[in-house]
Amino acid sequence: MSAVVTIPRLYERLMAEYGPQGWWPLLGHAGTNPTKSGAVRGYHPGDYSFPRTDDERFEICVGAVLTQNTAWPNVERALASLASLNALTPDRMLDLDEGILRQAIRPSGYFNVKARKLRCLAEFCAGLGGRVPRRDELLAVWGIGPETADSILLYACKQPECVIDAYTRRVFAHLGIADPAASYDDLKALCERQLPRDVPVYQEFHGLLVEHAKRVYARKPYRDGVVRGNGG
DNA sequence: AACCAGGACGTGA
DNA sequence: TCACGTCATGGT
Repeated sequence: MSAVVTIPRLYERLMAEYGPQGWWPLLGHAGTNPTKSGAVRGYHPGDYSFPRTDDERFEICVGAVLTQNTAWPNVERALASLASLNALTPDRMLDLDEGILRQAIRPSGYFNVKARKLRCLAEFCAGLGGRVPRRDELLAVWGIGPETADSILLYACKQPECVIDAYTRRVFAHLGIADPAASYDDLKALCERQLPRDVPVYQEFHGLLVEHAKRVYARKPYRDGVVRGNGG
């Protein structure tokens, strides 16, 4: 079914409005983007050369797990804590005492399950030997679902996989682009069919949707059924 | 002071 | 398949 706003037009509009978002944020790039909503830093707008090292790739994978149903500032604390323990490599993370790991990631919430997830992730990454994982391999890892897998593929591995999240659903629903009840895979296929198959485009699209949703749909006026602002 | 955040898993129908 | 409970800290 045709929507009033197509996905490519939405992309162009958001890009014109907000500019490059520079996802995925990395520790070590604090202060690069003071214009973003919220106090979070670590983004690198316009620079698509990241990640540059195995450590940065693994940091993104860890962040993708830690941010599950969790606000990013909390994830940053956990990542910084892991970094101070020098635990942001698969081997070093596996060497960590389980209790230490749990305490380190505590600020990100769900620390018991996430500690287990991180161990599974680290074990998987250690066994990859630098190879780019397939999506089905990632999905087979305990703790990695569709969104986390696609985040890892798109941002850590630079594979052309669209990421769908709660914000994506909200924006699509309110613009009449898609039924919010549609399955993850259907929405993903829709995006990948309509956008040019380009990694930076997929990366920006996701970042832009989150930024837009945070500004426009995040609270009450939206929840009460009134779309605030001109966003539409 | 509720409400919710860049989900995934286990379970029961 | 699909709805629902669970996991938990910190910001607003």
